[in-house]
Amino acid sequence: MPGRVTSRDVARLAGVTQATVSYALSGKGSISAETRERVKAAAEVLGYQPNLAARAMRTRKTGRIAVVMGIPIYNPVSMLAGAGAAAKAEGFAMEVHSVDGDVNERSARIVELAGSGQYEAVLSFVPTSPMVPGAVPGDVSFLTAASFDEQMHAAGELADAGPVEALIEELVALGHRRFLHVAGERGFASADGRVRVYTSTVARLGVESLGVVGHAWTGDAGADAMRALPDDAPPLAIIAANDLVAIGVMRGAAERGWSVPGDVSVTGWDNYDVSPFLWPSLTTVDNDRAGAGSRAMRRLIADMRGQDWPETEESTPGRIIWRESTAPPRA
Amino acid sequence: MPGRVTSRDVARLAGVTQATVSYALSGKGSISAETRERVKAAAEVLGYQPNLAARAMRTRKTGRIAVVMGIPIYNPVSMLAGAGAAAKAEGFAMEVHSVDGDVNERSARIVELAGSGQYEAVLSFVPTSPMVPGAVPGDVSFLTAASFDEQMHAAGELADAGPVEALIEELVALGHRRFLHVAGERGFASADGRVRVYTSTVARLGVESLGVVGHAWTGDAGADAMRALPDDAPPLAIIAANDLVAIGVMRGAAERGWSVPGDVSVTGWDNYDVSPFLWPSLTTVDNDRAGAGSRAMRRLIADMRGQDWPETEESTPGRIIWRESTAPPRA
DNA sequence: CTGAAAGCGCTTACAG
DNA sequence: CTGAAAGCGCTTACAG
Repeated sequence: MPGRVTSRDVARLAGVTQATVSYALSGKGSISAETRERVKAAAEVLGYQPNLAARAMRTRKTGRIAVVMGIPIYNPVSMLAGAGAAAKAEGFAMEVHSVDGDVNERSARIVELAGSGQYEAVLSFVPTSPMVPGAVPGDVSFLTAASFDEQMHAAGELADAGPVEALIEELVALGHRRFLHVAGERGFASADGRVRVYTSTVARLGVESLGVVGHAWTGDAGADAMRALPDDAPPLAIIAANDLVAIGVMRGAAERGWSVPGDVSVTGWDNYDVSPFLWPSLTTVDNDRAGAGSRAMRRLIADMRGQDWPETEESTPGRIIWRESTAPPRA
Repeated sequence: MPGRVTSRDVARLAGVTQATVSYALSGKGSISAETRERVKAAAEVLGYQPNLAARAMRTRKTGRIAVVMGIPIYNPVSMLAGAGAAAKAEGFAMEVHSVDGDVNERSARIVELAGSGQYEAVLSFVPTSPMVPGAVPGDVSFLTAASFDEQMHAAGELADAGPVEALIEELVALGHRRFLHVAGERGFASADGRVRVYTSTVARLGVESLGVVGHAWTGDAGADAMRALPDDAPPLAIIAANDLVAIGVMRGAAERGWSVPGDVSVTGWDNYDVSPFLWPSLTTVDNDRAGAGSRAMRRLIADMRGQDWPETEESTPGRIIWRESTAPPRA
């Protein structure tokens, strides 16, 4: 266990004092070029790495941001990648924590993180209790990205109701008159939002709805929804809560002997990597998760610096990707 | 920005010294019950939270472990969940970092992390250069989990060759005599390992192989492999590098008018959440990723404590899940 | 241009 | 049973 090399060791080797090492390496003080070179060489020789914890204690700036996310059901990486890139661009290191439990447990954990003295800011990708901002230490910035719900399903910004409305309108234009919504789990902002928009849109357009079923983010929910349908349900257009549910729907339809999209049109959400390769390929909604993550991070950093939020670049709502699973109903 | 409350503030309110606060709260010294209660009450009133960075500096124990992972192609969460649970059970907080780049860039980043003074140990889920252990500070434990390759594909422990051999043997038992392997990207331990075992197994069993193609972890690789096949290729059994590739294979087969599993049997790897719901559902290899993550973490912690590795519980190799995509070749 | 000193918030021997 | 003191490794006024 070789003792870790400190700025004192560098100072000794360079024949200067610890303060000079600090100034020379940071480029802050007024240090002669000759001394600076000598210090740098000594640091190089010893393989000196400043202790960030010590620096953090003295400067009270850790240069670190904690990111909190829920237990993800599917790949949330693109959003983290966006946030991480934004943080890095601004000189912050981002660390990811996972939190579980209900909103109160999660909120308590976030307050604990914020108070640990290890972070300058906390960005939450899960919904938090309204008392969190007040409970977070005053010198720690805090922001909840409203774009994601408890399991990293797109919500808020990303769950923009638009796509559901647009999906139904386009399917109606294709000739569909009968719909079914296989929803995600109740209580999730994304699921609830889509249910709301589905309900209002079918009512507004005056088309038939066989109801809202499922209420689970599973393939079984989709398959079961098909099994429960009457034989004369088709022609039918089904809005599934996400691609996994939609794939369950397609399987359930196949079991019933219904063809997709001949008898049943199906749409998903989230554009899984497998979705373009399904047979038929799956119409879905693609969200700019990386963009949302990046935006959230940049807003947080602006807060930290007391700046205004950056120009609100358009938060592109879900973009619909039309594929083979949707078509005009068979005559 | 309310000043953060420190142990000194608690001491003042409780009418004791800072040292007594530390002893009272940690339960370490010999403190009278009455004083302890008074200190605890004061801490409670002030909402005192110890500064972990300061504690870390003094004790030289951060209680934190950095986990490094590659940019994942598919959901790696189950493995992190296993590692995180094991860390938590031993009283460590785990933080996740993502690293990118080639083996040298990754290794440099890991050495940097290990030297940051913020972690007691580093667990890498990506392959690292052999010089990393020597470059890591002596008081930081380091372990590479050999179970995962650069993009979190199961490798090493998880990539156990067994399943490929078992898949082929069982397919031969079903009557298959002609095989094709759509491999993952060259240079990935998991991909290369499966190619090796595929090649040797078809040779050993004396069955025909149409070759090893693809060499990419994409759906297109699977679909393209089908498009390139001669019309008389079926009956054929296809070992795909993972479920995404297999789904591409199934689509490619459908485009050719070949039925699965009637004309073509298909196997994947990783048991995607959608795979049981495909039509036909996909035969695949399911790895105990959470278990592998947990094992790696417990080994690392044993290293940190100078203990022997825990009983090597069986590292269950991939478990084959037979589903509808595999069947005897059509007569 | 460089050195001596203080202090970030904690824990831990050491006195008493 | 509790207090006074040192020190983890760094940075930053302040002298000189």
